[in-house]
Amino acid sequence: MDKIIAHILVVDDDDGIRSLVKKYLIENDYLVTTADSAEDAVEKIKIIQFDLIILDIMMPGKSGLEFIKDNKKKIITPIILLTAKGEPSERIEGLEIGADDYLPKPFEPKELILRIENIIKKTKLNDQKRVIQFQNIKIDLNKQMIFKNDNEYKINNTEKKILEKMINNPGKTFSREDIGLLIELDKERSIDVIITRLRKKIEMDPKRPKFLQTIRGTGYVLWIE
Amino acid sequence: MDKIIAHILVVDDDDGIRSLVKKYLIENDYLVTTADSAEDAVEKIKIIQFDLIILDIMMPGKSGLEFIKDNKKKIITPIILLTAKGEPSERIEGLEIGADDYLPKPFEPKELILRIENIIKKTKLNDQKRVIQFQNIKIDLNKQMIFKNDNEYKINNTEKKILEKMINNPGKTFSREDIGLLIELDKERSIDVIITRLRKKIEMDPKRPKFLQTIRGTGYVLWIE
DNA sequence: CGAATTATAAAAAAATTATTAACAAAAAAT
DNA sequence: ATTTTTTGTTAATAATTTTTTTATAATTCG
Repeated sequence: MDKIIAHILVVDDDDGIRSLVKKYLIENDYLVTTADSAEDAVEKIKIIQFDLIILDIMMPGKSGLEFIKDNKKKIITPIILLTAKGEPSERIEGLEIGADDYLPKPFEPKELILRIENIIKKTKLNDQKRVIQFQNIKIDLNKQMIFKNDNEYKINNTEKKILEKMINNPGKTFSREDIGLLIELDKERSIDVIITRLRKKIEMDPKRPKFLQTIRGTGYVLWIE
Repeated sequence: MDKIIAHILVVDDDDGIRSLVKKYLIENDYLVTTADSAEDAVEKIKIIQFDLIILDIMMPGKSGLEFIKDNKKKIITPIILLTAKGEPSERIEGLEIGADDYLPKPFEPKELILRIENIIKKTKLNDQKRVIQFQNIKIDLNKQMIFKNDNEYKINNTEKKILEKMINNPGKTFSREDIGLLIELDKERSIDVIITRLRKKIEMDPKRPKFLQTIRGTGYVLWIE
């Protein structure tokens, strides 16, 4: 399974800290881009969709707090603030304004990594399977595609939601009601049809489903290997 | 930040200028290859992927302008034109045709280096992609041009912003809202129209988009490889 | 077997996206 | 200052995709 490598933007005017943090992060298998000012960061986020921003609060020019204020409408990316020691008011303001966490300098590398992992987990980026393969079938939720032998099929949002849930809970049976809640749909017969269509895409022999099976009277289950 | 060692091709029929430029460049830590004619340059670019081409406009045989015309669909590399003094029409034509900058002869070595650095910064640096090529399509954000087979299209600022983002996040789906934030535009229907227009430029068959695809209910994604 | 449940196909309906053309506003050119 | 070109907006219509319905078949299990 493909691990998603989070892309992190490190914003700090201090060369030493910037490269140190970059080094830590790279050692921990993150993809890192740096910016040496808020202005620089603004340019970079225009172009790259980061998974996390680590932001120094005190910088010449625009401060970290100003950066957040100016961009919070546009940014969905979580932010970890680096604050100077003993500046509780700024920390609080940062969190109020939209930062997701803060870390007072100086900090232990391990602590930084911990907080990053924590946030990444929260944003659900990492703990979910997005690509799985069994036999000759590959389901790629990121691409919203299924590859079966030499065929490829698009999967729509409804199908994606169902597969997402089932892939991350293999062997668990979902009632039609469960599925209906998931995809915001309360017509039970419609779910039959959706399952039928899904089977055409993921089963070698859709009439004799091996993976997406029916549990009569209960619901459906994804059964992989 | 690490300095990138750029590989530069110098194309000039004049031995003196060629070796002089080469000397300057080597002193400034560039890697240099020379060609004494457009024909020679054509052979060299077949073999080596340069980071920059410095091209004399006036040469016996094929001229610099002809070289660009003949190769612009294929070449990703930025070009600096060397023009004879006081030939503004040729300069303008050069820029129109696809050069990235020009420098009138005679020039100060320092000025050449400055322009080189400027271009290198714009292109290679930043780990941002500015020029990409796939199949018969080339997108050049610096020149704001798209080359498709024998056609070429200008891209405006809006289109550029969208492509910039997507090129640097290939495979990532952007909602209309994302795109709207990016280009400061909140009319969702307008985005449809903009996408349609973009597809006319970058798709071989705009009615059946292969690259700029719709993820129904979610948004759009650029799919290249 | 027979009743209940599930499967399937095809058609209809609904929702979303695509396309075109016409227009207005802004920008660029003359 | 006027004209031309470009760009975003809107609206009307078409095309596509997805959901729902309907009708019928197939399956399961007491």
